[in-house]
Amino acid sequence: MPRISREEKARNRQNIVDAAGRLFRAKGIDAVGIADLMKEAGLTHGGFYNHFASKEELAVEVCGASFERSLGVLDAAVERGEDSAGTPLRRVVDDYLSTAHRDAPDGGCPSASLVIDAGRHGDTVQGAYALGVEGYLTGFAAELAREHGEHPAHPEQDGELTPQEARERAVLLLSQLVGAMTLARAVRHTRPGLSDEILRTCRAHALD
Amino acid sequence: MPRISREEKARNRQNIVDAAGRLFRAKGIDAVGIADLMKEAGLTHGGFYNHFASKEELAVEVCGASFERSLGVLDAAVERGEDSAGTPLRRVVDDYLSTAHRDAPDGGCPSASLVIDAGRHGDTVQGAYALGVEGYLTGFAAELAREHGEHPAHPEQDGELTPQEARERAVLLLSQLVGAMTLARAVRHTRPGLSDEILRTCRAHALD
DNA sequence: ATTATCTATAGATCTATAGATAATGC
DNA sequence: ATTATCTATAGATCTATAGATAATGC
Repeated sequence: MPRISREEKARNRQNIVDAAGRLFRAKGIDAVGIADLMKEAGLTHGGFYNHFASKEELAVEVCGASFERSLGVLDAAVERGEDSAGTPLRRVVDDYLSTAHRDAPDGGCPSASLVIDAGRHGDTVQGAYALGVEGYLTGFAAELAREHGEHPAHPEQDGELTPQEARERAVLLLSQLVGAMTLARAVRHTRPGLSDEILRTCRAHALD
Repeated sequence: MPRISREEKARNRQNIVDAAGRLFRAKGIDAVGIADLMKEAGLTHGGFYNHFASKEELAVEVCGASFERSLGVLDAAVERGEDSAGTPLRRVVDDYLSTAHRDAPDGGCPSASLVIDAGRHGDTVQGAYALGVEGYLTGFAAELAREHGEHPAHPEQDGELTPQEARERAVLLLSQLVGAMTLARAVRHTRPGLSDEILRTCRAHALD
């Protein structure tokens, strides 16, 4: 009930964003009420408006923050380079299309969990989503060019990829990942075998 | 206000299903109220429960009916065979990934517009969705086997496709289509150029 | 004094139901 | 008499706001 220190306010705000990040990705933006997420953040719902002017404003921040986190994971994989589990892209694809990622959308990539929510929301949310998509495409294209250029792993194929080709393959890859994950999630409860098959098949061929 | 003939009741019921089909695909199942869709069907909202026990029950029927219609379009394309616009799969992919389909989700394929809604609803809705997905996979696999078997268009490649390979390629193709369409719709208002690029790129390479 | 929190609530939804009305179908 | 429609509303949401409380920051 009292006034609190300025750093505690900042912590409360971050808790709201984190809680919303989990809940929005798990249930969809519209399915989460202000009271729900404030409870998850350990606050009462009236206090929400001390931090955000509206739910839409929060959604924009959550979308941006979730993508930043996901893109950070991609960058980290790229920086680590190739290891025993394969090239950075190989590992990113395997993680993205894992059953663990399917079953924990609340901690996963927003590209798959918010793809429909973004399209159905205002332009501010949609803009944040599009920025994240562009980030993925840029990251994928750069790494595709690197893996198929500098150190051609399969010299028998044409080892070089033009920038345009890399961009095209990035678009194809992201579409594949998002489609496979959303489909796998959509059928997982009634057809777990089909859900697994979708993930397995796309893991095997997404980088062909 | 009056009681009506039995065939008029059947017509009213069909109107409700049709209206819900459009509205659910356009805005999502949860974003459409009973009053909204009954108004769209030309009835008052209280009358809804003479036709359906719950909104969930309607959603199951709508999901099934939408997929039936979409699968009918696929079957018709297959039956027509190759024409000046290409093979049946070529035409289906071009239609699916068209800007027209992107901009009219209310009349389009439920695989893309309901993919998130299905995962977030009860098992009955999810079951109807999974059935439609299975229908697409079966249809795609059969046509892939046909186009790459009986009449090999490109004999320089291996003209045969095992049933397992055809199934895998069907899974890859559907994931690609769903991912590209949901992404294209998610960014279309803020990044129309990116949205077009996604569709164009996937149209060009989905059948590679 | 300012302000971040809380409680309480306004106003607008939403699904579903109850009861009245009036035309069909026995 | 049955029943598909309508009006009206119950009860449960939802977003957002108003006002009280109490600790920080000037």
